[in-house]
Amino acid sequence: MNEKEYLEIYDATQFDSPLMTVDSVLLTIKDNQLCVLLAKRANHPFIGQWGLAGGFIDTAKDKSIEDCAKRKLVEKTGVVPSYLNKLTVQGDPDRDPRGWSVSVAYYALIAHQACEAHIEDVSEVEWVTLESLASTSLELAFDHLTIIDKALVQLKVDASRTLIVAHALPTHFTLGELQKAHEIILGCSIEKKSFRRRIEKADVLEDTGEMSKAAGRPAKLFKVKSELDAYSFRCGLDL
Amino acid sequence: MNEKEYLEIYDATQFDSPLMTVDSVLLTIKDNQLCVLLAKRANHPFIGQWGLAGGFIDTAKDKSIEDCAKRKLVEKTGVVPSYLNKLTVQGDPDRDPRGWSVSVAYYALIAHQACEAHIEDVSEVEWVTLESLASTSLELAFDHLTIIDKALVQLKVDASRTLIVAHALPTHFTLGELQKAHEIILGCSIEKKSFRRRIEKADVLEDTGEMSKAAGRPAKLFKVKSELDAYSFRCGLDL
DNA sequence: TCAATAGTGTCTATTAGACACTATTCC
DNA sequence: GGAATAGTGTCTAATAGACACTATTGA
Repeated sequence: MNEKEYLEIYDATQFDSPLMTVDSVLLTIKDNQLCVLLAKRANHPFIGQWGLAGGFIDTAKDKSIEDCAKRKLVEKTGVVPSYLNKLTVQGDPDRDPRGWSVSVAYYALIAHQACEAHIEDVSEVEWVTLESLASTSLELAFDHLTIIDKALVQLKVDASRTLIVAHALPTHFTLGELQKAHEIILGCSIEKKSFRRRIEKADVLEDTGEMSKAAGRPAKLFKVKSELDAYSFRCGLDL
Repeated sequence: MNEKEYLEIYDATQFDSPLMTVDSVLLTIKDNQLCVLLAKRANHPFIGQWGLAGGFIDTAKDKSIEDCAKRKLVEKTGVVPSYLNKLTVQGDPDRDPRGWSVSVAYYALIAHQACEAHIEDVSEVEWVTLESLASTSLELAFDHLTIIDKALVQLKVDASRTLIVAHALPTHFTLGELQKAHEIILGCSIEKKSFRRRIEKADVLEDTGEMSKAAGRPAKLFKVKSELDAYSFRCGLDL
């Protein structure tokens, strides 16, 4: 039998394969708090419980796994997030009552202002602060709480090595706002001068020429350069 | 309809879901060269071509995705690798001629001595140097070459921030051997004193009390402590 | 003795943190 | 002027790289 003949008689449904979903942890900074986007499940299983934005790959529409993640996020928020990255994959026989199941998880950042209108329209989608998620005993669908925990760990790592946190802010932001966002995510205060030195060295922010208008002295407004996503502060051995 | 009723009538086969495979990039240092384990495919598609160790999840045997990766590696090498970690997931409609397919990829390290006997027994499994893989136009099955490239990038990152490279060496090794392994992987020479300072600070190696017997002054033989896998050199902001 | 490799001592340049200082706005 | 926040200057301690040095083996 050659490959062509093999492919003609190949029937995927005859093999017992795991279910596969794509789930995204969309995070933002809102009212000086880190928040995650949760959706109330409209279908079984875990109907009526809160869970991550996600679902099955549509083999007709999706051209990649990331496409699927984006499609699901657009359904919930109306927009493609400014930052989206692979987070993890987890799978076992018990995480889904329907059987052996795999979740490919992404984590994403966005300015909450970018999707405020859409989220207010849709009653079953909400920003939930991580503080309240940790303190209340809100039961999430599947192992979505585990996935959120992994996203928080990854976000902390990224916040201390890169400037991607900027994606959780509006397009124009001050260095003070960016520093505050890092402090919220890392859970500790950062020395102002050190922070600004790092930003200057990274050279991934662009001065918009505009100024903020808040209490105190106006601050320069910056926006991210496209190089930002690829930038990482020097770590480990010098190469 | 309640959840129980839903689950009773649920039939996964009625939905069009992607194929899913688990593939591992097993790396080692052999004869001062970085090598990857390749297997000659015994089945369609890409029959007779070389590819990564991998295959489908067995929903009856595997209790996790990592279990599946280990099972496939044990088939090829006879042993569970000393280091195994998630690498990436990639999926699209075209990477497999059978249809929309997802590969969950792991990367793994082992001392080649640990599986030498088994590999010599099995004719269709071989260590291939990355040098020869890059220079010859050996066509690998699926997008396995892309996955190997990602593993190499990840390995370089890890080699410069952690000491997991020790897992690619025999259980007992000298600091000189470990440094040489890092130099091979990173493709540059490392300053001896800096390297040793880092190792001392990390405190993840244990002096075995034994000494090496090679040319020149004998060197202390070390082995990894269990803390090694979790250790990372300080990077980014101090927390 | 020398070749070879292991292992150490120490100078220097860079850098993160600390913190005080100046600058600019609104009231 | 004072409160508030933006932004800078500069000292210090820690550290990575550089490199010369000593140590221990076998031939």
